[in-house]
Amino acid sequence: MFQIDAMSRTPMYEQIKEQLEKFILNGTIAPGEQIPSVRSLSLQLSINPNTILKAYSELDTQGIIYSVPGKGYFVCENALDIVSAAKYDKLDELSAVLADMALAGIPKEEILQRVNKAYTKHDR
Amino acid sequence: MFQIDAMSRTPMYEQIKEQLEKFILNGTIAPGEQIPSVRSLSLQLSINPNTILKAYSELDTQGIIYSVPGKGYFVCENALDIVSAAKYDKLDELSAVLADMALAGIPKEEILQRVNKAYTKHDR
DNA sequence: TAACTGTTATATGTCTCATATAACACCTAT
DNA sequence: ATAGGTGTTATATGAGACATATAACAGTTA
Repeated sequence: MFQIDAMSRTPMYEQIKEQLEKFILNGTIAPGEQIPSVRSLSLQLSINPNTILKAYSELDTQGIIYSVPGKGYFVCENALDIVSAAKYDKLDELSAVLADMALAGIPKEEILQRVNKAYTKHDR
Repeated sequence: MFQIDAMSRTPMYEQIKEQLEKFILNGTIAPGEQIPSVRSLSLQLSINPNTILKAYSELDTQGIIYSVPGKGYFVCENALDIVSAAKYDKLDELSAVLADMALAGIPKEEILQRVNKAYTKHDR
């Protein structure tokens, strides 16, 4: 399920967060469902438990998952809304990137093609 | 001219690289022109010379600027092409971001608006 | 010669990321 | 009640990136 690249420039705990958020968005994990325990995911990925815990703790703080001591971690009911809202917050970053690309002379058509491609993958 | 945010998560030397590339793209600095010396920029920004040198060295390796010992650093003649090409390489990243936003339910119209905005700022 | 320029080198400090390890408390099924 | 899973907290350690401090050497130019 999870796949971590230890050589990546983005920290492992960030990769875990991103992947879990993606699983929530695409329905791989539903609200209320339990996610892999700190120790089991630690073993599965050959990663230190503290690294998993760091990812889970931050997701907990964001209100995306919650912990039940002795039982495990579960996806919050409103997790989808929170993750979506976080993506909205990145729109300004997107605008900055687009401005850069426009300045670099990348054709608008090239961008529009990519937008269309991204938005046709779910219309079915 | 240059403005560095020491508190930013992106390293100072990266910020310098990005800003210089932007200055080249928008014509603030033309090919063949001399850029601030390592020491002068170091003083101006209150940053260690080695940090400036790291940024310049990497831009040198990329073929965007070149050094003349005893004289200074200058912008390469084909700098514009190289910087543009680098932006093209980031198109796949853009596609990934767009896919994320589509998955998060951000309306396509919202994206298209931003694309249009980015591409109308230079059509005059 | 003086005052710039790039170049190279070493040492130091700080922070983030990740690991190693341990201990404690809670829950649940046997 | 015990065993084995769970979360929780804590400390120590190591590696690497980033930035600083400092120095010395060489080339260019007025």
